[in-house]
Amino acid sequence: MSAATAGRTAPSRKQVTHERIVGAAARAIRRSGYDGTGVADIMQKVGLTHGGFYAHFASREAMLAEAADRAGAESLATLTRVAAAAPPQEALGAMIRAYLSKEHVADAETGCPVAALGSETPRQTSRVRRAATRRIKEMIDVVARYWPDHGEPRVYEHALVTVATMVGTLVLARAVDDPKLSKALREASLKHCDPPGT
Amino acid sequence: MSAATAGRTAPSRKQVTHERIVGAAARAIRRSGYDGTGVADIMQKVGLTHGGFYAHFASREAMLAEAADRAGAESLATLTRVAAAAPPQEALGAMIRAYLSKEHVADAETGCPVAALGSETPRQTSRVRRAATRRIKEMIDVVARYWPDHGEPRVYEHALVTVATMVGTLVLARAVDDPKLSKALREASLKHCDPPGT
DNA sequence: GCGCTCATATGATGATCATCATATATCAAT
DNA sequence: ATTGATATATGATGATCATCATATGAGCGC
Repeated sequence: MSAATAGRTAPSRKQVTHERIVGAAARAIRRSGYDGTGVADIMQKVGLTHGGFYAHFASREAMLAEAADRAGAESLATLTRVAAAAPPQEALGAMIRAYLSKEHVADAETGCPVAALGSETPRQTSRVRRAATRRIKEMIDVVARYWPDHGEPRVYEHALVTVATMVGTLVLARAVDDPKLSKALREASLKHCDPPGT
Repeated sequence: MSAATAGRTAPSRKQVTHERIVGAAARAIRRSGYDGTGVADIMQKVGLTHGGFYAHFASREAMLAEAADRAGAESLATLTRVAAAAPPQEALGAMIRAYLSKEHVADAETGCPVAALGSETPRQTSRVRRAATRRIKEMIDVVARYWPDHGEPRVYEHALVTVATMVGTLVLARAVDDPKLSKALREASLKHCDPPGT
């Protein structure tokens, strides 16, 4: 009876479908928000019908929690990939430039879930908030790890502020109706967080 | 027939009710989000039933736009009141301390709508986004007006970054599950935006 | 090739929601 | 007090949604 529970041998068909649903949901929540994401939408995007959903998740809420965690993992992976691809001195700057890029503003669906869902997060279930908290800590750690002058004692504090500025700038740059203001926000924060003379 | 249209003499009963609905909605959206705010909820909070709603608004969306603007106006008024109450040298610091206070983190319902609704705003109607953009510009202007050392040429850029950091910090401090991290975020940003030696 | 098992589909249920048509109640002016 | 106008209540409609019970179908071991 515990074959499925212990199953770590090969991914069964069901597990593959489960992962595809989570992947679609991870995009859907960043595009439409938690409240705007329905069970039927996601199943349709995966190419299935809504009925089979509850063979994969105990509830819609359980799926949202998995989707939030997946979105965070994807975004973290993108950040670390960008940092690893740059020369060590440039790693932090490269991360910030990618985060504050025009492309990231335009594409919330595959971008940072903290910026895409941040203001909705306080209203979510404890499972969603737990996942969000863990990913946010990881994001702070990534920034701290690549901080230049690692001798400085307040690296962690700098990382906290830098992450807050990055998230706030992206939220504002997306919320605003005025492309000029959106660009000014990105560029001002970029110059502030990653001064050219580094 | 244009008596109601031109009516700037005395607020009719209908206008009073309209204002009360908008006020309740301005709180509701910050507490429950745009998607989480229903017509019946708001009418009930005002002490009315849902049916009469469409005598006051053309649609739910029209009400959300008015509510977003009202929320922004209230928040701006709070900020300027705090700044005006402090000695001129301390005005900016007082604003930032109030914005990043524990109380503001705990009470989204009457606080800054940019932090409470920022990540939902890109999905809203153009009327909501227009109102949000205007209020964000006003917020930036308030910070710039109270910036110390007004001779500096990049006051506006500093204000952009400061507002982004304030919003991002509040969003993160609310999203996070961990009170210690929430406090660390507030205090790090506070120290960064308003260094004690001013 | 056959039957069994499990993943997915069909369809139903009850709840919630925005919107509107119509009925009732309240207030101002007389 | 009575009438007329207008604000609010009642109730209905159609749509959408999460959830679940049951039916179908595909793939696997024999």
